[in-house]
Amino acid sequence: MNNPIEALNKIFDSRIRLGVMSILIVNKSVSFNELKQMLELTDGNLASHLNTLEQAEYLKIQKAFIGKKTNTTYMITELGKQSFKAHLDALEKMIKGI
Amino acid sequence: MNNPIEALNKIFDSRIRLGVMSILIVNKSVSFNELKQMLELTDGNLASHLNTLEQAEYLKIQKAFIGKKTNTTYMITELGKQSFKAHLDALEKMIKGI
DNA sequence: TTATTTAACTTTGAATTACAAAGTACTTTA
DNA sequence: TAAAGTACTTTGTAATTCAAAGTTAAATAA
Repeated sequence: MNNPIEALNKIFDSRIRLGVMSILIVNKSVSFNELKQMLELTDGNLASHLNTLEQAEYLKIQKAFIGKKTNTTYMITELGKQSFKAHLDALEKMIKGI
Repeated sequence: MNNPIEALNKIFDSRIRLGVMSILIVNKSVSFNELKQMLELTDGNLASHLNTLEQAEYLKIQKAFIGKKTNTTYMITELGKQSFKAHLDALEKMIKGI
């Protein structure tokens, strides 16, 4: 009698944010440009989704230099990892009708 | 090098539509009111999501009488089943980084 | 018989979200 | 010096979501 969709995380309603998370869960650290190329997004669109994820503290940003060129990389946080896994679990349970 | 989110179905970006599909994939036929109660939605909200799913031909509607009372039930179509499974497969592949 | 209730919508309107495109600041390479 | 790359931010439009109210038709209660 309990609502199956309640345990699903609203933040992961988006294909793009799911994509970012699943890239970051297997790769320690990924750059803005790599994400942009992998997901085939415009700068603005990617930046805004990354921002949503960062607001939620699901990922953290690291600004560094490669030589003298700035390079921004994104990494998943512990909370992000947990939330993403919880979402996937909820999804699986829902689908299997548990 | 191919975009992992490409295979995800935009229609299933919504928690509610995922919920409807996962209910209908295990239950032959479910009534409007049962869905409404299970998912805790308002009439209008449920109706509009069901409409989106019906437009996509992922589910079909059956209007019948229980006694003299009308009863609308929803069933998944073959296309709906395939599309939902394809989406879940794509999700799984994406997550596992295949 | 009149009123209320239930089912299953549709319509309306507001709020949120998504997105492309353009702009920005800074750096590097030609 | 000019063009191009990185990583954004801003702007504006379009699409989406949702609650609330309205609708139609039948059922039941007063």
